[in-house]
Amino acid sequence: MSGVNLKKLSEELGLSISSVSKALRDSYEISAETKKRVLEMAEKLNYQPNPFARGLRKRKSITIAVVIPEIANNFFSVAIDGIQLIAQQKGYHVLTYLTHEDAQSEESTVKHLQGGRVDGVLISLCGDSASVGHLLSLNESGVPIVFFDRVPETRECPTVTTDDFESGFKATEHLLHAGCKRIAYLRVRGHLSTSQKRMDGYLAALKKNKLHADPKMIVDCTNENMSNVELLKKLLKLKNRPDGIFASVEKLAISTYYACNEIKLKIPEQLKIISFSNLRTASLLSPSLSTITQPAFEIGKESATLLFQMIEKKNFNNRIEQVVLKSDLIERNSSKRK
Amino acid sequence: MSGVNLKKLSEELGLSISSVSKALRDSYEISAETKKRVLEMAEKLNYQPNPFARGLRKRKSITIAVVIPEIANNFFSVAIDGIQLIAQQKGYHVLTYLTHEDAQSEESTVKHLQGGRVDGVLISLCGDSASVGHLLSLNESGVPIVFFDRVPETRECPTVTTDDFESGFKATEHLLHAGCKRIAYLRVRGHLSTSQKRMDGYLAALKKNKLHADPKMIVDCTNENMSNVELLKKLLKLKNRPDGIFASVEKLAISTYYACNEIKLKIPEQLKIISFSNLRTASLLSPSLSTITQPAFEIGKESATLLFQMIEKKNFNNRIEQVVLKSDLIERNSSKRK
DNA sequence: TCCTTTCGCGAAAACGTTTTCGCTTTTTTC
DNA sequence: GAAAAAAGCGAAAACGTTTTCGCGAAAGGA
Repeated sequence: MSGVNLKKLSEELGLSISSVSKALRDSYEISAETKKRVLEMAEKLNYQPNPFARGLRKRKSITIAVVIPEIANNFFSVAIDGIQLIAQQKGYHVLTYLTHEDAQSEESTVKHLQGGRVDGVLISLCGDSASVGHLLSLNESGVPIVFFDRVPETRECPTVTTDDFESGFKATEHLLHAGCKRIAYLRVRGHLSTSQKRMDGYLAALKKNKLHADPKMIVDCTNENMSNVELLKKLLKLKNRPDGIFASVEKLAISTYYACNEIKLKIPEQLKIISFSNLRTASLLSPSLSTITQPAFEIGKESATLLFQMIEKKNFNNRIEQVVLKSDLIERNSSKRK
Repeated sequence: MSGVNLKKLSEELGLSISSVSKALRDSYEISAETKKRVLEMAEKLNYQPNPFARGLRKRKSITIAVVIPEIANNFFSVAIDGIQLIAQQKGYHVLTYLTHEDAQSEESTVKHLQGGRVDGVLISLCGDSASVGHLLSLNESGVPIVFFDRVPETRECPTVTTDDFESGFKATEHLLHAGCKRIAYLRVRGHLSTSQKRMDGYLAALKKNKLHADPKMIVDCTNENMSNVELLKKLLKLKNRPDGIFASVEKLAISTYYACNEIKLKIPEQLKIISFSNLRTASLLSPSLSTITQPAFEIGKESATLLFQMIEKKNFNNRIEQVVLKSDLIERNSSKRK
C-alpha cells in the first residue's frame, strides 16, 4: 500500500497539512526554503495527490468523456487520437464509452455522467437515438457538450462536422462524370444528420443533372456485413441494377466489394463505387477505392479544443460555435471512367 | 446547476442524510416503505451520487486504465472493444491513455495513476520502454496490472499474449513451402517481447530447414511509413534481394505493398508476403494479403477478465496467471506458390 | 520607540459520501 | 408484565484535499 498523503508528508516534515498543501501548489504564503523541502520530500516519498479528494473539494474532475458508437472503426479511432492529443496537452484524463449504436446504452451512459464525473462530454450520436432529452438534462446540470460528426438535427448546439452535403453532391457528380446513369445510395437505417445531408447532396446532384431519383436506389442497410452482402447481391442482380454505388459509410463499400466478388461483377467496368471512408489501405484495395475522406484527426482536435474553450469559460451557453471542416474526394480506380 | 445531493434529498424527504444513503444502498436498517419513498424522490430529482465523494470514502474508483501505444491501429482498437465489453458488464469506467511508443510518456502516465485514480491497469508496453520500474512501483502501491500482447521480458507477471513463437515459425515455414529461398524479417526497432518471440520462431524455422540466417535479412524499420517505403525499396533492389517478406507488424506489410507498387515488383510472383495483421480488408487488397491474425477481441476480453479477478480477490500477488491465445494463419494470394 | 504592514505558518471548515455507533420505539419472549 | 431483542432512524466521524481566516513574529515606516 502506498498511502502516502498530505498527513504523512506533513508529519515527516514537521509542518501542518495546510502548509504542505500550499507549498505543493506553490502558494505565495510559503517561503522558498520550505517549498523546496516539501517538494523534495514529496518526490522522495513519491507523493501523488488523491484525485477524489481533490475532485470533491474543487468540484472539478480534470476528466472528459468521449461517447461514440464504436471504436473498431477507422474514423472514430483516428478522431480519438486527435481528442487525446489535445486532452493530454491540457492535462486532462479521457473516459471512453461505446454505445454500439444502441440508443438505450447511450442514454444510460450519459445519465451516469451527471454526477460530476466529467467536466465535459464529446459525443457522436448513435444511429437510432430518437431523442436528445438525456443530453439536454446533462447540459442543464452544467456539463458542456460538443457533438462531432453525428450531431442532433433538431437543436442548435456546439458541433464539429464536415461538409456532408457538398461531399455527397461532389461524389454523385463524380460518378455521373465517370459515366454512371443509375446510382444507388447506400445508407444504414436510422435518422442520422450526416446520412441525411449526404443523401441531400446526392439528390441535389441528380436533380441538377436532370435525373430521376428512384426510391429503389436508396438502399437501407444494416450494421452487419453478412446481411448487407446478401442485400447487395440481390440489388446487383436486378434487371435494372445500378451502375454506380455511393456508399455513405465505409463498411458498406466493403460489403459491396464482397458482393461483387461473389457475383463476379467487375469494378469499375460494370459497377463504379465511391464511398465515405477513412481506410488507410483504400489505395491498396483491388481495385483501389475512390473515397471521400473526412479529416478525422482534425475533427477530434477541433472538437476537443472547442470543448475545452467551453470548460474554461463558463459562459458556454451564450454563443454556439459550429465548426465545419472539409472532406477530400480522392479519385481512385473503383470509379474510373473506363 | 444540478447540485442534487444527499443533503437536498434528505431535506426534501424529512429524513437524515444517513438514512437516505442507507435507503439508496438498500440497507436492512431502513423500512421498505421509507426505501420506496427515497427511491421515488431520487428518481424524481434525478439524483446521481457524486463519484468523488464515494471514491474518497470507499477508497475505490470503479475505474480501470488502459495504456496502449496507439489507438489508430486495428489490433488495439479491437482489443479495446473487448476490454470495454467486460468493463461495461462489471459497471466499470475506462480511462484510455496513449503513449505513442514513447517510454517517457508511458512512465509519466503510469505515475499519474498512482494516486488511486484507478483500481487496475491494462497495459501494452511501448517499443522502447527499457525498464519497468514505474510499473513495479504502481503494483507495489496496490494497483493490479495485467499486460497484454506486449509484455515485459524480464519479469514474471500476469499476461495475456498470443503464441508468437509458433506463429513466427509457421509463417516462415509457410513462405518456405511456397517456394521462398531468402526470407526477410521486418521488425520495428526496440526490444519488444512479441517481436523477439516472432523472430525466434522465424529463426527456428530457418534452422529446421537448414537455411542460413542472414543478419542482413533482419530489417529494422521505423514507425513512419514514408521512411519505411524508402528503406524497403532499397532492400528490394539489392542484387541478392529477398524473395519473401515476413512482416512482424501490419504497417510494415502496407509499406511493402507501397514499395512494390513503386518499383514494379510483382506480388506474389517476384515477392511473397505474409504479415501479422488484423486488417479487416486483408482479403480485398491487391493482391489479398496472407496474415497471421491475432484474436484481438478475445485478448481484450481475457485481459480485462483477468484484471477484474485480481481486483476482486485481493490476493493478486500470490498466483501469476499467464494466458496464451492462438493466432490464425490465413493464406491468401500474397504468398501463393506461383 | 511604537505602530503598521508583511511574512510564514497552523487551525478548521468544507466538499458529498459511507459507516459505525447509539438512541428510541416497537415487538418478541418467557 | 418485565426483560430482551429487533426495528428504524439520526449523529457524527472519516476519507484527503483546498481554502479561508487568524495569529505571532519579523520587518518596515514614522
